Amino acid sequence: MSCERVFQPRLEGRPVVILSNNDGCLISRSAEAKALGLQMGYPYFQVKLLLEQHKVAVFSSNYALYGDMSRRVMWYLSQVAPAVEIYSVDEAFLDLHGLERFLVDSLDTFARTVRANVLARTGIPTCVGVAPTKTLAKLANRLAKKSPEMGGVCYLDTEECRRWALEQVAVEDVWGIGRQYVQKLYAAGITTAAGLAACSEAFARKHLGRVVGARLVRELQGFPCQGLAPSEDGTLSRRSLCCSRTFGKPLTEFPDIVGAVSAFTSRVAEKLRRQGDAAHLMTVFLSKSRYGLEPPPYSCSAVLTLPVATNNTMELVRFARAALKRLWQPGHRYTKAGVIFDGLEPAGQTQLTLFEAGPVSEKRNKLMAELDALNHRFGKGTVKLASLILPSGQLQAPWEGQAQWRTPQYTTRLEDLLMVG
DNA sequence: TCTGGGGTCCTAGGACCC
DNA sequence: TCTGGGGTCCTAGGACCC
Repeated sequence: MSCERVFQPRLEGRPVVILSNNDGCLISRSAEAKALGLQMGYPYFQVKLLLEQHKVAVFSSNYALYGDMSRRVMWYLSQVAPAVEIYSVDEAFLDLHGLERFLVDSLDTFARTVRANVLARTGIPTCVGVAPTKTLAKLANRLAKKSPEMGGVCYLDTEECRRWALEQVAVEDVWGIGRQYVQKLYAAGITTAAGLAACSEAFARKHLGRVVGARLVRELQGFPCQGLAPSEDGTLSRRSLCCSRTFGKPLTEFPDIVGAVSAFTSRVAEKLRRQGDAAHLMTVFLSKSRYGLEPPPYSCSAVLTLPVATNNTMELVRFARAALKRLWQPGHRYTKAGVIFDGLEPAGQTQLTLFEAGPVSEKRNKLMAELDALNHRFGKGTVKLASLILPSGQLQAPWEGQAQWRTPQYTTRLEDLLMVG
């Protein structure tokens, strides 16, 4: 939502919502939209009338824009802190250990400067929580977000401060406490973060997921249990990669679904090569609507252990197609499909057998490198598998969905550059 | 009836996160 | 009619190894 406001300042002060893929659900909301009672994850069609009544600005999601804006923010953060862990598209942990010695002012002032600079350089408003542990930093960040008088920064520097903060936050808003745990905590009479911080290790182990729960409680008490995992050169490297989509409309025909799964596989293969990995485990899944009259199971999946870890699009698409053959059944209305790669390892690590090594695989790697280079230079999809090319006259693949209100790729597409004046 | 001790790898499932 | 798309970590159990 903030990204859209940067390029459309007239949205300032107005209720704005961003929709998920296929214009399905609300996934980002301005403060004004939240005030109208619009909740995260609501299906769009259920709140359509409310949105119209209150003249809420509605946008399809524009991941190219959000990803690029995120990259800019993260790059700046990596310049000001000794180590940065990119936690998600819109969150990062900064390691401030030892930084105070080099500062003229306090960490509080430092945080305010960083925040002001992020805003000045990218237009993105942020909040900062500073504390001895990740869990407390998240909690502090939440307080900063909820209390405008704090000016976007909350620094838990003293024991009194920490205790006060724990009293302010409901237990369901603590990082790591989800739906299931909240019920158990309420049943035990624990309703605030302070209550949680005071519970015994035995209780935490028993009811909050063993070691995870024990760590959570310790972190609330101010003892770090989670180190920072620095994101090297400002990028996120993942242990598993996935691409899945809900189709624009239910699909029944095998060729349509193979087309979708091939496209998804191509995308994940690109991600795989970008982070320099190869996968040796692939899961393909196929889902049906869980909202209609049909009974479960709603989803089926096939797991393939690949003979050799690979990141080659053509090989992976072949495997995906084989997996899909085992899953697809005629007469079913499929609404979603996806591909997941696990068991990632640095590309080229696996010892190839005498027969697999050599000129053939060398050539294939080169081909993928060329493909990535061309797509990087001339734009996504410039070079792709022939099977992904649409028949002439067809603008959209059958699986592609709605994106009725997509804004331009202001920062990543030359044709979409904002014109001023 | 008794029948070790130490590992690894894989899978499924459950909880959580943004 | 229309209901998102990514991830993480942990645990338990089974197969298999020496």
